[in-house]
Amino acid sequence: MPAGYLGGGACVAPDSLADMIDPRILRDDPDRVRAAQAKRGLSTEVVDRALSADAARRAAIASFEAKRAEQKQLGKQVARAQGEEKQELLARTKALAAEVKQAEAAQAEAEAAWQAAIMDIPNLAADEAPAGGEDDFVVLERVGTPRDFAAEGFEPRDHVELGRILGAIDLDRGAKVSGSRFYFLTGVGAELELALVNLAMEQAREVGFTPVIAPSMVKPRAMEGTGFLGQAADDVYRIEGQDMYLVGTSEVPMAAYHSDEILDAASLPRRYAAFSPCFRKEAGSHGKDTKGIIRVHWFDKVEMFVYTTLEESYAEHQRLLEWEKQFLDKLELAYQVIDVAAGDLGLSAIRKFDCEAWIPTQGKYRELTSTSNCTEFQSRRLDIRGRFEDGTRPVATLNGTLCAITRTIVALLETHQQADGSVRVPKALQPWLGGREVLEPVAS
RNA sequence: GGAGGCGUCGCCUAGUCCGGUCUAUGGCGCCCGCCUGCUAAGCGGGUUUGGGGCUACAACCCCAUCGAGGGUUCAAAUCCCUCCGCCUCCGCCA
Repeated sequence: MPAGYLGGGACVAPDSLADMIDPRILRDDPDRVRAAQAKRGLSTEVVDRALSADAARRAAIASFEAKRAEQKQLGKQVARAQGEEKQELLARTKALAAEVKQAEAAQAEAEAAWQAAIMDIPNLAADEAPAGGEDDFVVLERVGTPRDFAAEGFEPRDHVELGRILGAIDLDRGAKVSGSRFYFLTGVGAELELALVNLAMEQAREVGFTPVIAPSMVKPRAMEGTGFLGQAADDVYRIEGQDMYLVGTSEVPMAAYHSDEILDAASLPRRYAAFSPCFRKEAGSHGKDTKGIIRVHWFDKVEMFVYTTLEESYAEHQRLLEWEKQFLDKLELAYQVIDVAAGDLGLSAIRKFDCEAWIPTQGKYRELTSTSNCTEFQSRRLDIRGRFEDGTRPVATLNGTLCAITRTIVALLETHQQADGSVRVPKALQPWLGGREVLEPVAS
């Protein structure tokens, strides 16, 4: 068992995942997988099915290979033979060819069955992940103190109102032009996005990330490989008649970035900070967060994406969390860090931490960033390996939000607003806003 | 969008017309060893990836892999079809 997170706790995981676990774990230690399945209340039947499929697969492979070797030998004799002898050999090898074809088909079928069986098995959630579903997260820490507007003697405005006063967010025209859950960022709103992107990129670059502008349209392979065409497919925009998708996060293009590649061990960890627009249908969230820009169909985001070793992934996960916190600290926001429960881990993560910022007018913490350790799940699917001294094997992938623009703007405006509707600019952001210390209301 | 060209085991490359001796050529790089005051050169060997067998997860043996997938054939890097990617020229545009 590889080294993992420190701490303890039972775990429960989602019941259907698109990626796949290490086949060797299944073969060498099926009881571990059975235990994991049972722990999360899932049937261990899939484990047995995968095991027998593996046996069938190997038998089929052996059978095919034997036939193929025989055919090869005969083929060589045919090439050398002449006249009558050749005719005789041809007759024999002709019959054999049919058998080879049959064995090959059987092998392909067994292989496919095995693939299907093993993909029914979810990634093994970290033991440390809290048990339960969406509401069973554990608060790891709280940073900063939510502002007490009552004590300050004024009623906080929500970000919609502030955005209007500052001329920063135009929701009416967003709806007119593109529909609900769309917006225009205008004036200081637009500047704020650019400032946040710059601040995020600067921070990332300082600690060695490679800045990336990633494509937000991808082919099915990238979508499948990251598990977004599985149960999350409802939330994904597909381009009509093009067999392409709009990504919901640059995790998708960044995971696919090194697909089918073998990375030199010395080049790990590879850290990328990718900027891209993100598109989400938000199907199934009707009526939720209908006001403002908390939940929108499109937003821009700077995402951290890391390729590293499985052994390093646990520490790297903590580092990603630290960088996320560091960014929120720069913005002087009050937030809490939660350890997401196993049942809410989503696709390929074995553990996930969210940073939730305090939203004054909602009186609660809302998710601003999220970081996941996907171990080797995605890289096995996308065929991303590392070349190590003892051979090649899949690398681990991790992702973490550095700055999701819209929600960050919401937290920023609401947290730093002043009684007159102006908004104080955190010191770290000032250089990127022409040195402005306060965003002033504009006359409309 | 139109017309051509190309895709070979890290990089470059031979082979493709006329299917079998291709168990894929050669060079570069890299690794190991030899030689050697040191270095360089030289010499010998190794160097795709995935899977299976056997096992000490060594050595070894086998199968697949010449952009991907089909087809023809006893036999495909080689012939046919489809797709993907790249390059050049033209058109159009940011």
